[in-house]
Amino acid sequence: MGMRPLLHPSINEVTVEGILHALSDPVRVAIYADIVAQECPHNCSNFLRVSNKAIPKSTLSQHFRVLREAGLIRSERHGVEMQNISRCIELEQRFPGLIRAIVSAHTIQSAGEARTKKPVPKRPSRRATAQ
Amino acid sequence: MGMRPLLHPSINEVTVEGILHALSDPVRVAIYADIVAQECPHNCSNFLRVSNKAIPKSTLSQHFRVLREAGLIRSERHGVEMQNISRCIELEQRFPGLIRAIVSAHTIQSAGEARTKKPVPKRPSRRATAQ
DNA sequence: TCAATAGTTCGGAACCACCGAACTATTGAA
DNA sequence: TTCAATAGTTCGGTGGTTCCGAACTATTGA
Repeated sequence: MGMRPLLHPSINEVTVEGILHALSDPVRVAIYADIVAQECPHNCSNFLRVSNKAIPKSTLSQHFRVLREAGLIRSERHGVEMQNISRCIELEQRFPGLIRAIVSAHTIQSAGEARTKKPVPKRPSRRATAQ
Repeated sequence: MGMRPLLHPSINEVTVEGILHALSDPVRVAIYADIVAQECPHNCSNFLRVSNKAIPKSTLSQHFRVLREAGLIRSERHGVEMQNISRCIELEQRFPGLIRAIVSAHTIQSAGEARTKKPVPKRPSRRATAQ
């Protein structure tokens, strides 16, 4: 079974729930913040280099798919690798202020965590982390 | 095993991920929008009356717990029933513009859906909805 | 043609969410 | 004080979702 073509929802099909779900994951919001921040394309390996967490590429691939199908990014092949760019202009038109507010909140939170130095569990712990 | 005391995170413990996760569910965002809109307390039975969807009370109870533990609402007993109020002032201080943007986006989306008349599946369908 | 690189798909295990049943807590009346 | 009624919580099972390693597809450059 070959690779299915990349799925991009039209801007009207994009939902708030989809966006919030996509960005409620620490890894995905980090990826997305990165894509938005550096106004240049971004791909899986690039993210692996930036964050030195060891996230399997299959997992990363799915994270990118979730972001794409939520309408947050647009992915296209360029040669052997993928270019992912944010759809923030369209999104700003559909849901004014939403993306900005989320990214800004994420920045505020990261700053706070950096200050307190403790790499706090960012969520009620979605997977029971041990013993 | 008795009932555990209600858990309210301090405002500094509130995370963006937690908020987005909590509000990425159609039912929860509807409850929350309701609580924010009518600047008065709100409870489970009240919501059941407002939305005429038949959501089991055990499920509703858990939805309220998620909202509470994400720091979005504050719940306290008043007699036999619960009063739920939004913590939007604190939240506005911690993450300026976030709540407003999400609620506003939700409003925009609802308006759009009402216009097109089709009760569109709001999400890529988290639980396979049928057949 | 083939090795290297980048990403996708698949399968299974771990995790999480939903809902009915049984429970706790509070009130008001008998 | 006992009891029925009301409001909500907890538990357990089932079924959907996510994660990750292994195997695969796709593209490029030698």
